[in-house]
Amino acid sequence: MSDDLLAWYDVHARAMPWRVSPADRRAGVRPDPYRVWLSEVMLQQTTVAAVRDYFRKFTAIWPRVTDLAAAADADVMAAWAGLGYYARARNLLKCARVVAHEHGGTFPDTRERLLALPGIGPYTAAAVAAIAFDRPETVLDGNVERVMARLHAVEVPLPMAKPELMDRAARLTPQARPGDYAQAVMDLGATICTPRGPACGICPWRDDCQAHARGMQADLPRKLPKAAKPTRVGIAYLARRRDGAWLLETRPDKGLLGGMLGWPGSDWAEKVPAHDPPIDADWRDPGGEVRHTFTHFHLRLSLRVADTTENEPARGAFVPAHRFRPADLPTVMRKAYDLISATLPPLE
DNA sequence: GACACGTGGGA
DNA sequence: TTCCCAAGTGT
Repeated sequence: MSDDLLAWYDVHARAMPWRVSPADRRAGVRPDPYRVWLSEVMLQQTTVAAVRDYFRKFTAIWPRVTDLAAAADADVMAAWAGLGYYARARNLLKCARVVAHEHGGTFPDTRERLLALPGIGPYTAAAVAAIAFDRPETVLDGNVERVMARLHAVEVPLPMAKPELMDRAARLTPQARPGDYAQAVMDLGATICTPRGPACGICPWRDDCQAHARGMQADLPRKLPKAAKPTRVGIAYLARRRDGAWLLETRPDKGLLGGMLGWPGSDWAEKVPAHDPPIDADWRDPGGEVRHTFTHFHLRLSLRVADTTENEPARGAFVPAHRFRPADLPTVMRKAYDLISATLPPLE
């Protein structure tokens, strides 16, 4: 069966900046473990379309893991801004530094030793071991879960079905070309065996698929219902100094948007918590609000804007105008800037 | 095991 | 508008 999938992959493999094509791999080209690792971390819970440009940016600025290890934290967080799940960026840097300083700049080549590194869990350890080092490890991501659930008509809902799906996936993993095979199953899930409207008519595994035989592919995998998202509210303060510098703070490493730049403000809760503005100023309400949805809640963020002459904020620090780039902010904070930027009076 | 943790695109 | 979804990990 794996041969059928590999034959399909030889023809239909998607081209990606971090990927070595099946033809090149046959010709002896080896993927760069650094690029494989970087792409896999970026791809955690994130679409290929969203990752492409970030991957190109990171590899252009930091071509090797030792370059990344030497980078300043703030530069890496700013480069990651907009991609989400910011703990990944913090762990990315930790991992690069461990590899650079404790492994001589070379990635470990086994699943077990990769698993010990920050930000590398069961999926990523197996993916890097398989793709970068051609080890016969089994990757189990959302794609593989869906493909296995359909192939074997597994009706137990996720996440309870994971052990069985892992077992099914492991039994299919070949000893030959395990790296291409891992990418092939995920490509199959991403392009043929899609969550909605799977293209069974052109699937290389159609004749082996129990869900297709029973006409139940659209109903698998089953999933537990998700909890409703509550709505939280808060206030953010955008203060501009007379020289055009903006008052920003680096958020604590732990928690939401950890390690990222942001506008000082209240906490976010069901009702706006008591708080003080970060600096003395004549605050105005620009009207409107930022609406943003995080993984587990909706946020409605009210804004306050001021030109301030004060220079000693209780929180945060002024970022000079020439160093302030909205693109360095996480999306919710960039939305706040975008909303008020059109209303700003010119500097005196 | 449950929960926290982002974002943008598509139906 | 709202919901679902995408190559998961850490606590």
